[in-house]
Amino acid sequence: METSNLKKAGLKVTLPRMKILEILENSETRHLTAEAIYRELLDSGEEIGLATVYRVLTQFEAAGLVCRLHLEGNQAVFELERGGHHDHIVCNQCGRVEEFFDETIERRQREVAQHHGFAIKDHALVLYGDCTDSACPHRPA
Amino acid sequence: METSNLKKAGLKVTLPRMKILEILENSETRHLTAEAIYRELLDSGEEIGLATVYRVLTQFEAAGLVCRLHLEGNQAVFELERGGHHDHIVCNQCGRVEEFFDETIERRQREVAQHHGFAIKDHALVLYGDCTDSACPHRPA
DNA sequence: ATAGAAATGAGAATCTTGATCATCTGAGCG
DNA sequence: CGCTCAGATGATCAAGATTCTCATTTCTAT
Repeated sequence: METSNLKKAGLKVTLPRMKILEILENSETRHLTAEAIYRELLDSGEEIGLATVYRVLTQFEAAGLVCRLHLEGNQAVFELERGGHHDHIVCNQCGRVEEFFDETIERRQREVAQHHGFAIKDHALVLYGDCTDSACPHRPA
Repeated sequence: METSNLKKAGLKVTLPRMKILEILENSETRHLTAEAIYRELLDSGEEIGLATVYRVLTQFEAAGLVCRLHLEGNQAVFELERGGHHDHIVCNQCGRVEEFFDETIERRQREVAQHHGFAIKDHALVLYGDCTDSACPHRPA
């Protein structure tokens, strides 16, 4: 049960929070904007406010349940934290997001930071390109 | 003269554009928000609108004269494009920005992208940490 | 100098996200 | 099982960043 995650985070188990967690777990894209979650909830017949979605997502982020990513600048996307850190590749054409993890890059980042006198705490790495995958519809969402 | 850059970019040579270029060239931090440029212009006695600053910076970006960076999320910063590509380290404490370039990271990025079926066009890499430099005032701007 | 196209400035508009506050809901207790 | 109250919600408002609109002004070419 995910409710244990909520309790562990000191968050009361409420309907909106469970529904939002559910959507994050069942989403195919795994990277959703607050608005997308909001619309999905409305479509499911839930009566929820957009402010609640933002509030809950911010709390989830603080609790380490989700990550907030700025993949294209204006609208943040949220993804369920499933343990492993990873970075992202975004297709300029269709907006598809792939995840990757590269130990060499991670290591070099730490080395570079150290070399510049920084104790690295976090990083944001996003690659942008055209996915040559035949599944790419080659038109933006 | 920088005016040649403007002409080459197909942009009319106007006072606001030259002043903005000047500020970007003479700034010590090399990473300025639109508002910072705007305020500096006002302080110099120029009569300029904030909208013009944003407009001009966007045009400069399209012309390849400046880069727009999202170092901390809410406000974009602009830096003069001086040829070499580089990435950034930001101090969580004092906000200081350092630039770096690491060929290993660049290469691995291309390899990772190719491996995932992407033709990489661009990337954004920002490291966040605490700068142990004694020059760091250890308090946010 | 002049005309026409492009650029500017002021403010309105938009978009995303956070704040406010009255109302409602969930967890513990009798 | 119903009660109570802290905490959560929803509607609206608000803030911050950036873009749009449009009347006026400024370059560039003639």
